[in-house]
Amino acid sequence: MSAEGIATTAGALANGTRAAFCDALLDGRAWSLSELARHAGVSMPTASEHATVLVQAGLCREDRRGRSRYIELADERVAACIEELASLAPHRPAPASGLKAVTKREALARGRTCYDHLAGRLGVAVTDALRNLGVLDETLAVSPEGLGWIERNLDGPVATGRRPLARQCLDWTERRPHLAGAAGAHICRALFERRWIRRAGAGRAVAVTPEGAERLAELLHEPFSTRGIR
Amino acid sequence: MSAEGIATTAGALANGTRAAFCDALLDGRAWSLSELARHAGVSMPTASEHATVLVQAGLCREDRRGRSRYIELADERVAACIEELASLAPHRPAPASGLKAVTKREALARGRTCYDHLAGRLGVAVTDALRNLGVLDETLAVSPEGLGWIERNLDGPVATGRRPLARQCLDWTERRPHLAGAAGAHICRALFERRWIRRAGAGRAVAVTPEGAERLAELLHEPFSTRGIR
DNA sequence: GGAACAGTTCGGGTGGGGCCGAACTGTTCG
DNA sequence: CGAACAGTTCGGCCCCACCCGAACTGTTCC
Repeated sequence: MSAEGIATTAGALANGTRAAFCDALLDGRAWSLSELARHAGVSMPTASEHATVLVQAGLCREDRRGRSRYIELADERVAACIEELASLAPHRPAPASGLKAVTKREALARGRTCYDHLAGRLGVAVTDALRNLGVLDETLAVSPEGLGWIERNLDGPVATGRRPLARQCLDWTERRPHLAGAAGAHICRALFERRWIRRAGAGRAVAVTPEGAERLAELLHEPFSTRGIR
Repeated sequence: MSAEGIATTAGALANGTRAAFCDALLDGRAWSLSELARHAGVSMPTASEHATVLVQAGLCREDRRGRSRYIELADERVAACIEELASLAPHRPAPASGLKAVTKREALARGRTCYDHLAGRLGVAVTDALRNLGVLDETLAVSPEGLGWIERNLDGPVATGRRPLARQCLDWTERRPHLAGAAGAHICRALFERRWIRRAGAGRAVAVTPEGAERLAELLHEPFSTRGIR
């Protein structure tokens, strides 16, 4: 019945180049086709075809303006599904392909964005702290008081729309669920705007600023440092 | 970084035959290889190879006993991921390939199991009713009182183990989240044991028994009927 | 032991996916 | 207008995924 749907959707992701595109797009931003081509190391014709496949499959949306073609993930559900697929993949014994790659990997494991919320050790640490404060319950649901807490302490109100307020997201480094959904996105945005966190390098990696480490420790009653967590 | 993992895992699902296997395995049971081969309409050699691919990818586990080889999904996370992939697939305009197929599809849409919990209109209706009763909150988290309610009214205690108590699962017919996780599995099992629901036909379809319709209506304060919901 | 059964291995045919270079379209910018 | 740029279309190559039939291994059952 739904087998065809599974196969075609999975087929869209079952290619190293398209997966590399998705990996890049997980930062939640729109990438131009040439950026994606460079990122994945393929020629423009190849990139063009792959982008079309992703769009046709409904996984990506495109925005053509002028001579550029911008590609982004269709919505949060796609991002969640991709991260889940990645987390299902068996652990590799660390390719260790040079210092640069290892450093980059380490930075990503320390903290990164996952579509529009925080992931990596940073995401998990923030989630754990919010749970200890009673803002989230064991299943990562936001309690009514918790919502009040977020809006009071982190530039509320939380815009939810049709989106679920809280969602679990499982990532590939920590293998532990962390907060996604409207609340996760709100918190991530607030921390960026306050400059408690900032992008580290060109990719999805995120680092805690010195000021952020102090403020986060105060707010969440947990130790935070700029170099990883704890 | 994780692009390879995405591609290989998705690759394991990116084939009509393997997707048909997974579709079958979503009933949570272990299928023998010959059952899977018949279900998917392929020869034994072909089925054997596909099963190996799924196992190697970590999506399935196998249990060889005697001359049989039983295949089942590796865990609930795999089931969730597959259902999500299916729900991402664009809606098809109903192939309408014969009365039999349509009837079967309708039965599945009405009610079915998804791995080990309820899905389809039945699953959504039960979830909605539980939410109205305050057993679940808006994000489908089980409140402490809700857990008490379940254990009091549905043969508790709920065995949770390492598994999350409640999880949202999005299915391909209703496009709405319904209750999964340990609590979802517990409720599904309890309803089967009480014979309020039963398997309809050979697949994952589930129907409400006459007695079940009455009792569910009493328990959940919502109208239930044997022919679909409402 | 022999027959029936479940599954695997091997060889081979076939189609399609993935990649690129070259040539083309359309946009921007000076 | 012309040059530079972003992306697409086309043709062609190559390899691998997928499938099967035939033959084989190992198990069950009488």
